Amino acid sequence: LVTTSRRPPKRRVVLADVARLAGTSEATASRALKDDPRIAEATRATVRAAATRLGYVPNAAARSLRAKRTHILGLLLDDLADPTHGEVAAGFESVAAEEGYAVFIMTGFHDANREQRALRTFVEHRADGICLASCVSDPSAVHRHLAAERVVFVQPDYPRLADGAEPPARGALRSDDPHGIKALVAHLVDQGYRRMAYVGAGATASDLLRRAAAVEATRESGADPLRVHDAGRSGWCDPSVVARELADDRPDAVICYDDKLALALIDALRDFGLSVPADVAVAGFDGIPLARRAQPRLTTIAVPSAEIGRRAAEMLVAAARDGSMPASETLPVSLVVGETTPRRRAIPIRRVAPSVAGAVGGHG
Amino acid sequence: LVTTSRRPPKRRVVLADVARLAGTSEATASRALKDDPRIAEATRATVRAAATRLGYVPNAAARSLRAKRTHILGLLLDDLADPTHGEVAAGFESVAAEEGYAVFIMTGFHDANREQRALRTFVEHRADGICLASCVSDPSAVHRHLAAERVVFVQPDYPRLADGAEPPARGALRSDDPHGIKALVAHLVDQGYRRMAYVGAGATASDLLRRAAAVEATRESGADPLRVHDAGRSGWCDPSVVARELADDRPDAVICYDDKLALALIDALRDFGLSVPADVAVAGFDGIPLARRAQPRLTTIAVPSAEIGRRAAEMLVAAARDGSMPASETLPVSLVVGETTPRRRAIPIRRVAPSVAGAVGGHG
DNA sequence: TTGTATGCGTTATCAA
DNA sequence: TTGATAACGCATACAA
Repeated sequence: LVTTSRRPPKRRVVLADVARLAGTSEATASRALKDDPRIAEATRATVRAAATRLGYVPNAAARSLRAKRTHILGLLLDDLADPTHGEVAAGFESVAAEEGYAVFIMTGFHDANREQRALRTFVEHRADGICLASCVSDPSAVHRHLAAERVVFVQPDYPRLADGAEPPARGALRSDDPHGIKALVAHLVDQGYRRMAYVGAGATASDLLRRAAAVEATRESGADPLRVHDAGRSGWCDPSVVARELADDRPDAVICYDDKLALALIDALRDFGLSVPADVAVAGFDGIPLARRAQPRLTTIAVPSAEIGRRAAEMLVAAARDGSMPASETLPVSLVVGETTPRRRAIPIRRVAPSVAGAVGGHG
Repeated sequence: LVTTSRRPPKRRVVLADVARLAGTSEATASRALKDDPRIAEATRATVRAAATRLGYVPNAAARSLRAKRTHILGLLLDDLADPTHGEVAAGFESVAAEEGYAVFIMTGFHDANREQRALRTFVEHRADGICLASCVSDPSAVHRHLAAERVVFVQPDYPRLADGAEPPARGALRSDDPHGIKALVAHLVDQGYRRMAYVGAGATASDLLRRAAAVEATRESGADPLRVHDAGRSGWCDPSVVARELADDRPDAVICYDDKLALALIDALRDFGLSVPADVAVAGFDGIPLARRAQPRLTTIAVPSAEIGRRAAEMLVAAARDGSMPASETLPVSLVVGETTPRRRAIPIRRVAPSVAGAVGGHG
């Protein structure tokens, strides 16, 4: 006698089933499950037991529809495979999860159309809050579809920003890149470097801002005028063109837009017979984990990416709670001195102990 | 005369508004917007115009509730800040977006409780499909709450797997790690190494599988018995303890559980006066971008993480469409020869040109 | 402390 | 080709 244990078409358990088993009304069951204080302890226990027994899992769609709160946050970022963005995402998700929010993550790849589609998705799902990281869409355009209390811009990268436009007074979150660049230039000058170059990555807003800061800092420091190069947009690109330019008109120190570019550049420079730091110093920006694992260790500006992600989520949760978006913030960055920017003319040492400078910058 | 442009309490535009403006019923409007073939071209145009004019964005919750399809996928992974997981996530999200699915991403950190909470969230939102990457929960446990047609296990890491349990016949996606390890050992032997060590990372299932493969491969190759060490779980940990062990009983080649560990270990070995590859060869696993940027370039086994993420999403989409989960797959990995495993006793060369070996392994 | 009734915004079923 | 109407599963205002 074999019973074919074919699963019955197992209709999903709904609240009504729980209520029936518990011998209460749906309303009571609903309240009991969310710890409404005006439900008797005994009733609550009965309902909970019934729910557990039936394996009841509430339907978020139905709840959202009725409650007009989704407990969903949307996160738009450039590229999940990028270390910096990964950290932002990790921090964001972590806080969101603690606060009981689920997170939709979508990628924009610096493409306005993709960003539009992502926003549309977030809006369709009526996300309670949305974080736009490194997005190229203008805040004013975004706010045409989204209330300001629901959006946080993280490291916004829309073109107007490069032209001096101010980021929004509330709901913007940035790292203090100019301060970081200044600290870096000061460090380089201090180490004896005079002929510096900046290598950008595609002339995005953040690139232009860092570049401008570098131009200003070198000028103020009395060093030679900054030479400016550009390696193009792509992340782990091959900056051999720039490497050649640098080999031809050799600076003694190179400031790169970010760590990825710096590491790739160090690699490319070898092909032109230039060794770092013996022949030329190099510094990056971001402070990705690889930077301090690289050989030689990369001097860089550490950006608190995970903290930025966390803070963004906190702001959205607060805004959802209070109905008003917290004021914009600028987080401090810190200079991390590695082995790629040793004291000029020093005898090449096999290994310089790395050290971390104190935090610089920040408006707090 | 100043008009206070205070925004009206702007009630959300709903389908009824569109229908009214278009002069049709809600049903017609709904159909027109989703290109139902039996709607007249003229009507469709009118409705679309009305929708655009009003800035109508459908409510996903309402749609899901009624249609019993959410177009949501859930992705559970260990850590968004980890390069490998980031790539999986990127691939997954990319396919999902193309197919019109939004993705919930949650992190588990190898913690069964966190995984449970994530699953619960996915189920509450009635995700059409769920991808569990590197999860430690047993498939049988997962399937108590989730139909098998909705779940894909990626690089599952539940304890039973280490004890020889087979992964599920459908809905499992793995890389062919044993094959990769074998290719690596063959390469090492070929380069003249005999005394090899394996450094694990916390004795997870995947760690144990790689270790077992290494033990077997060394034995079959006639090399000395494999020495086994363990550096513990954490990602970018400081493996100084293992470095000391290795310095005391020096092997000539070290196979690391993954690239992160390998890079950290190379770093730590320097503190014990061991230089890579002059004093000892080191190989990693995963093929993270940093591996080929590292100095010296790391020999590793490249795992197609992004492809795995893509495939996982494809399987879930297919399963949602067809109602049945595709068969499990094992993706091939490939040996990437870097500079950390040069031919033994060769004169130390400043730079060995890197090369990529053809793909090895794979059951397809 | 609990129950009743209604509606959230959409799609599917049935008629017309 | 279109329209009326009934769910979908839950939470809340109101009543008891």
